[in-house]
Amino acid sequence: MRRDSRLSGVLHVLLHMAQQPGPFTSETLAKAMDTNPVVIRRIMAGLRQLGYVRSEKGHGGGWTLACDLSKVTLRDVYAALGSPSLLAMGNRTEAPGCLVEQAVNAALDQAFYDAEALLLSRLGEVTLAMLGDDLRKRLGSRKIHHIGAHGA
Amino acid sequence: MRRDSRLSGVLHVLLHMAQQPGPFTSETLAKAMDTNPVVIRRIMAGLRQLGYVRSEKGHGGGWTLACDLSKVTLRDVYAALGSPSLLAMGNRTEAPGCLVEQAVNAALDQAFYDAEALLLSRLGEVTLAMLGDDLRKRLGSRKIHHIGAHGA
DNA sequence: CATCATGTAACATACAAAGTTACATGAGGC
DNA sequence: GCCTCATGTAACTTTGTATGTTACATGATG
Repeated sequence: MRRDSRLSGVLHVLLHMAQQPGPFTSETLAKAMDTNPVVIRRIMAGLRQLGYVRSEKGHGGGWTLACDLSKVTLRDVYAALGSPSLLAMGNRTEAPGCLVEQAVNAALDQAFYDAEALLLSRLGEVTLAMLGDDLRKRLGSRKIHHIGAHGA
Repeated sequence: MRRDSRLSGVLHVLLHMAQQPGPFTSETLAKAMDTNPVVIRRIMAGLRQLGYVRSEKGHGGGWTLACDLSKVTLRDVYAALGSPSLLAMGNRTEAPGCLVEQAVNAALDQAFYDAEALLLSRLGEVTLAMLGDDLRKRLGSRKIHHIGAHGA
């Protein structure tokens, strides 16, 4: 099944924004993500509503981080996307009359629920600040590659 | 994202088959699952290859269970479907050059991997026989509703 | 008031599961 | 032998959702 990459995408954007100051236009971010500005605005909309980022119109406008990165977890970001379903598999029927199906659902639901809970828990343990720290380690002595730095 | 219900579906079929003897035609099973015979054949193909079921052509033909239900786990059935991806989310890029993306992927991969492992482990703990026992409990004093029992 | 940037609707594309049609293959029953 | 039944499979259609694109309204800046 095709996999939803919005969480991956929006984290990428946020982490890039954390590396340098100043507002970023949707177009700049879109170039860095190799996608379309409208897609950026779409996935950022939920973050704005929760106050994690701000957006300004007009000259000098764009997106700005507006939160304490050490207080926002990957789970928060996931929630900002509208908490899309985490699992690629589900029950054929949610409230079946058939007892056979009920037995099947009960078994699968248990496993599914546990896996979802674990995943959410793991996402809740990682803050954006921790991601930033990890990135800095990876950068090592290397110079940070600021987005939009090479003209274009 | 739309959820893959093949595992749920094939378990439903297997559990129905465990409730009564004799071969079942794809059409009979399809009626019980409210779907198409070809869909049944499709999801049963993997199970046949692994020897969990057999199929016979011609008069009196159809599908038959061919395994020890206490030895086959939900994980085995999942594998028989070709081990489709379990998670609805994934990384935007698998082997990115961008260090930012690498940092994001590393964090997400960890969480994703743990959740998948837990789910597989849970599925591996449940056998088809256990599902059957649970079903019998649910049936209680009620009479089993054999598929195809009401004419039609 | 011209330009820039977001906000959003509307439409197009890509892709996988699910459903359908068509026909080949092979196993009885007569 | 031949008809019928049932699987096996390819090809096509439908559907749902993420993604991509176009178009235009809104508002801020110089």
